[in-house]
Amino acid sequence: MADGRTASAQSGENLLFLTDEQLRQGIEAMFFAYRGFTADPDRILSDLAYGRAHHRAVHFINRAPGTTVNNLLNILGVTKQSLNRVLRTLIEDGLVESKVGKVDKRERHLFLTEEGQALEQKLSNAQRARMRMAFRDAGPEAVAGFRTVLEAMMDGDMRFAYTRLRDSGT
Amino acid sequence: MADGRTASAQSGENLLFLTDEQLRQGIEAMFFAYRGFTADPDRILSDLAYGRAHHRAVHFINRAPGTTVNNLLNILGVTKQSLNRVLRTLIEDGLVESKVGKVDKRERHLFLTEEGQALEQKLSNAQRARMRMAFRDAGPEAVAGFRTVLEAMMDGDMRFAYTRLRDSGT
DNA sequence: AGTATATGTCAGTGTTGTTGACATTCCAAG
DNA sequence: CTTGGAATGTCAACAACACTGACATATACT
Repeated sequence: MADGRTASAQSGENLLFLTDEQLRQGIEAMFFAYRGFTADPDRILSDLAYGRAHHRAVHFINRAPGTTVNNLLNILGVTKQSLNRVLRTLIEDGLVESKVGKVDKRERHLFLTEEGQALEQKLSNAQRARMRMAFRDAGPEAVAGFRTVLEAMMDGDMRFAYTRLRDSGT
Repeated sequence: MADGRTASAQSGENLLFLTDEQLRQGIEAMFFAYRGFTADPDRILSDLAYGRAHHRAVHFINRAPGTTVNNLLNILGVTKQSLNRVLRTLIEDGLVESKVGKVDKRERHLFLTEEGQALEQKLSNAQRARMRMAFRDAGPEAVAGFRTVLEAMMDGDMRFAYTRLRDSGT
């Protein structure tokens, strides 16, 4: 470890990609790339009175219309108080509609209004444009690797939420 | 676009990996993976009086010892007021040392103390452990693709900062 | 001497997250 | 039918971290 390599020259396989130096580069790549990942939506949101939390809520409500507050809570991984503040403003501003559940009237099912869908489109178009450019530049094999590593980096709960969403694809 | 595909069956090449559905999955993968990426350091930091901003500062000071405040500002992409608040507590707590520059006495060069290095190790060991596991599970080809896509996702300034750090590797 | 740069600091504000406490509504088990 | 618990919403307080704007200081460059 003092030489900056935790694993190398083992079992005939080349494990140089697991050196501390390679891991550090991966960590810094994640840090810088995430900034790029959020930069475009952040720019749009700063003009409005919204932030990243509003973007996330709108994204996942659009992704799974009619989802309950509790479900959204699990996906976003925040407290209900934090989510509630965001949802309240979105509902007040007419971007999100909250409908009382039919089978269980305690539950509130969340939907985007037309105005909410318009904002979601605006935000996700910007984010997709950057992702599309990155994917195109990198090519399909790199994209497959990208996805594989990201999935391996998730916590169990997150991976479950992710795959559940992924496999319910349109 | 109404069918969820912006590009497909073009120029003899298979561009199915650029559909809106694939891009959406990439976006959600980034979101969930970044949570996993920061989860372990966040747990450690929550016990101390520090947050993610302190982690970032300590990381990059360790990465480039003697760096100036201005340089760190560019790397982190925050305001000097925000960084100064973090640096002040780290210096007060004896984790970071600030030395007046020799050639330019306006500049302050930043170094980690032994205590600061200990915290950096603790944090980066946790983060590297997860990254190592993800890399090992995914394999070298996937890791290469992961890096390629992340680099393509960065803004120009960030990519410059990233490659400059990367190419100054130990 | 005058301008520009690097840094630090103070005051105010906004978004997002946290805990803790409490009310309401409603399903379900006893 | 009553009671316990689950789902949701609300209020209050607080902390972390970002922002803007203004200003001070020391130093460097021209």
